[in-house]
Amino acid sequence: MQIREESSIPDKRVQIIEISTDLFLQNGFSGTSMSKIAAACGMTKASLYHHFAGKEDLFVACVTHGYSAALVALRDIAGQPDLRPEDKFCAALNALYDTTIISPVGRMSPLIAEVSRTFPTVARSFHSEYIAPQQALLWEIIQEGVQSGAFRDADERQIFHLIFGPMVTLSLSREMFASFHDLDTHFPVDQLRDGHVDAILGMLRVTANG
Amino acid sequence: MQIREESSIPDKRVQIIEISTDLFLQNGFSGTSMSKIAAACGMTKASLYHHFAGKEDLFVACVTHGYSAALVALRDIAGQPDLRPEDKFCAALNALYDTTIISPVGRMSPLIAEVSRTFPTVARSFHSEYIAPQQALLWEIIQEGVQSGAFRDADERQIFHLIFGPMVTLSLSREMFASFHDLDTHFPVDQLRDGHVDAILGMLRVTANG
DNA sequence: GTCTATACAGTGATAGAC
DNA sequence: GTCTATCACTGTATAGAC
Repeated sequence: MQIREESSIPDKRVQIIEISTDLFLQNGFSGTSMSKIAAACGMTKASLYHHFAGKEDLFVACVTHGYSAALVALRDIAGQPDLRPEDKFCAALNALYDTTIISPVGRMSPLIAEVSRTFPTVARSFHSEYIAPQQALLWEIIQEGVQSGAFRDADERQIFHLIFGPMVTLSLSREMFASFHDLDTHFPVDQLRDGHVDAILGMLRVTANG
Repeated sequence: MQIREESSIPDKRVQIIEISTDLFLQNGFSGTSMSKIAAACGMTKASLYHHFAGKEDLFVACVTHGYSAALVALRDIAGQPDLRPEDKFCAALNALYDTTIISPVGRMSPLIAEVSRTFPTVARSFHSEYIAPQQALLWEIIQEGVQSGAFRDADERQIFHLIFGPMVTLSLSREMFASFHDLDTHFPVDQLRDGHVDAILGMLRVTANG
């Protein structure tokens, strides 16, 4: 007996989505043809078009498919009742680094920038269904810290600028310079992340003279 | 009598480069065909191919064309002898924001990410001829501050992560969500930049208890 | 659902006359 | 340097048999 996800997506659709997500990430949107996707899925183009109305439709499916998975981790952390606000915030930042740099959705930012001119719908959906909920959850966690007296009050957009900026750029850089043999020397994720989290905490913590 | 730039690039080449840069920024690399470029330049494809060996060649020319212009401002600031280190640093960050968000080179990051898999040469050139010199100049300015006692010593990669991260992401976001009618409300450049510069200064300044 | 076969527009690029 | 004409190819997408 197969266990189904709550969303009733046929298995074959999911399979196609995961394979084509890999191809999109490797070769970009325009660099990935429906022929290549069909071949990688072990079927013909005509069969592929039976499952998805077109290339845009397939791409949107790839992007949206990752939303829930990427938000789950953050939701779990936000829901922990026994974590101190500062620890919860750190856990949230680490989770965000993971999704931004490792998970397909996070790594898809350059792709979405690529297609956003042709398909503005993709960008709108990406923002309203992924970016906005992510920021809402993080803001909730920050506000808990403010109310408990651990964090100072900060401007929302400003703090997001400083939090998401480095991690998104790190993801972009690693995609952009993926051909570098010394990628991890130029862009050491763990080290940069830890320093970044420390810096943000230093800014948010209530100091004696604050 | 025509005044020539020091680089002896024919005027027509420059004209083509500037027109096609606009098109690349508007429609991406794959979304911009040689036919469209030729038409926008008021010539045929064959004539266009007389000036550039191919599409990749033209794209590389577009990217490299912006290098010098974008680095000039930073070089000027670094060369000012009568500026206090902290003021020089602020001026440099403001100049970097301008080039990253306004100038074509800065806005081309998503494009370079798009083509980097197909043409790794582009990414390498972008890094060695633009990113690296930019960071070298900025690091020089920071070191002046350290030697004068105004700044504390900081890890190079770490501080670049925090400096370039937000401004590159802001540029990427503005390209990605260019279709938003309230773009400047979501991503107010001046405000985010000022807050960011303040935050970086707060981290670099030597404090009493440091 | 999957296949073969195909339509048809568009791509990057070239040959050769002027 | 610019043109017309054309190349070989790939792109997305569809029709219709099985």
